[in-house]
Amino acid sequence: MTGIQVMLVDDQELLRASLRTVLSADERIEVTHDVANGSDAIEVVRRHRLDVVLMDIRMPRMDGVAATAEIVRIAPATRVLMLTTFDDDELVVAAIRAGASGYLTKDVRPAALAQAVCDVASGTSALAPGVAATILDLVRQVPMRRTAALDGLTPREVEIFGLLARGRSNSEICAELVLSENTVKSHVRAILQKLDLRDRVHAVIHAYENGLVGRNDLPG
Amino acid sequence: MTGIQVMLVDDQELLRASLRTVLSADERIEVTHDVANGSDAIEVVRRHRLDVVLMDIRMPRMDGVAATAEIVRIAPATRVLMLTTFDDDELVVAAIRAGASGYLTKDVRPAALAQAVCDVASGTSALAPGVAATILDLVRQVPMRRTAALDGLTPREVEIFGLLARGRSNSEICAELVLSENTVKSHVRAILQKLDLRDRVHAVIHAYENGLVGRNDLPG
DNA sequence: TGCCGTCTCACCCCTCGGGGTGATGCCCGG
DNA sequence: CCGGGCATCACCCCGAGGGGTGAGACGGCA
Repeated sequence: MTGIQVMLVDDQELLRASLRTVLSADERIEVTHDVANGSDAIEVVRRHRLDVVLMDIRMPRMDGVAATAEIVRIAPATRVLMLTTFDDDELVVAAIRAGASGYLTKDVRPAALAQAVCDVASGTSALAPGVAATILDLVRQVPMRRTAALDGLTPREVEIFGLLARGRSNSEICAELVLSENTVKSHVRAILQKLDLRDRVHAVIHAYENGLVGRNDLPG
Repeated sequence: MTGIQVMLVDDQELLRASLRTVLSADERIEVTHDVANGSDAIEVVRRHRLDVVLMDIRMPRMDGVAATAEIVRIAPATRVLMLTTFDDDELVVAAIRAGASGYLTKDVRPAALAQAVCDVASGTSALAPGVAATILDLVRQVPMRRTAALDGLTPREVEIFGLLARGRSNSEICAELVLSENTVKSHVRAILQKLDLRDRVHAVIHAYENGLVGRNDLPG
């Protein structure tokens, strides 16, 4: 059997050399290429089957995020593992959105780096502890679906609030629920009073801020 | 110096014993308590200062998620590290939302476990490779902060759109920007036309659906 | 039985907001 | 120099929506 095929992408030649030494010491890993920038990396990916690309973020001639996006597009089976000096929130998220399978900082210990390469090669992911904290914060901000925020509303009002939050006009609501427009207005008024909202615009904001409607709950 | 004060929470006594052995082998760590369920864990947290709680998820008498939430509430300085058999998406997210600083599966190697305990004690986070993949998928689904959804708007219009999206009325906008209300209405009209939005309600929806405003970008 | 909450609807009032048109001054680029 | 985009403002129109009041029907509960 052959080892995990790895390419190194970093503009510092010295670092590439040391990475090659470190990784080659692990018998599961085989460093087959190393290049100095993103566009060269893409060329290699186009021509060879690789298991893992170890990628720096800051580089001349196409940065790591853009290169990552392109690599996962043309070779979805190839995993990209970011390896960078800084633990910058924006960059972490950008890299992950671009398709990176992991994000390590350069203070990682050699053994952990080799293990991370094996992890991502096997389809899982690798995050440096500091980066993990960043990501977890992000996750914590996200869903929290349902529950309160609709406290005190009658079932009918909750139903109408749902339509309100999706941008329906009173006339649309009365058509959808087969009601008089006066009735809809009564309900809407009760909703705004109970939730202490100024108008339907604030009702929409209330809905999104409390996760009562999610993204892609589109109006249509 | 004393080591990192750790409590083990797991209903399997055998596992607690082996964890105690494994962790005690690391000189940085000191296992000071072990209990069999969440409510006992909370009692301990109330009475003692702990650095890290190593918590199973599935337990009788208060599950790990609920216990975690309570622990971080009453002792914010204490870190909770989940340690469980399964890598279930729902549970991972629930645990993290509850305030867990990390999430490991029980196939973790002893040295990595000890390292993870030290990591969370120092304020960073620890994720098992498999769990990290789950989390990253989640992150990929989320924001996508881009500006394309404001294409064609002039700088002034973008500025006004920001206020529009936060629920400001025309009169509030004209006060904040020191403008005539007629001017504001002109801009708003241009915005709605360019983005093909029916009214300001749909403008708010557009903003949230495209991540142009995030949660906690509250109106106030 | 009578009370209360909910859902339904009606009528009035009047502001806010969307739409149209047009005008002024500015700066930039051809 | 002259157009065109941008920002600013004015005036008019009127429909949608928020606010107030009241009221009839139905069901549950004391």
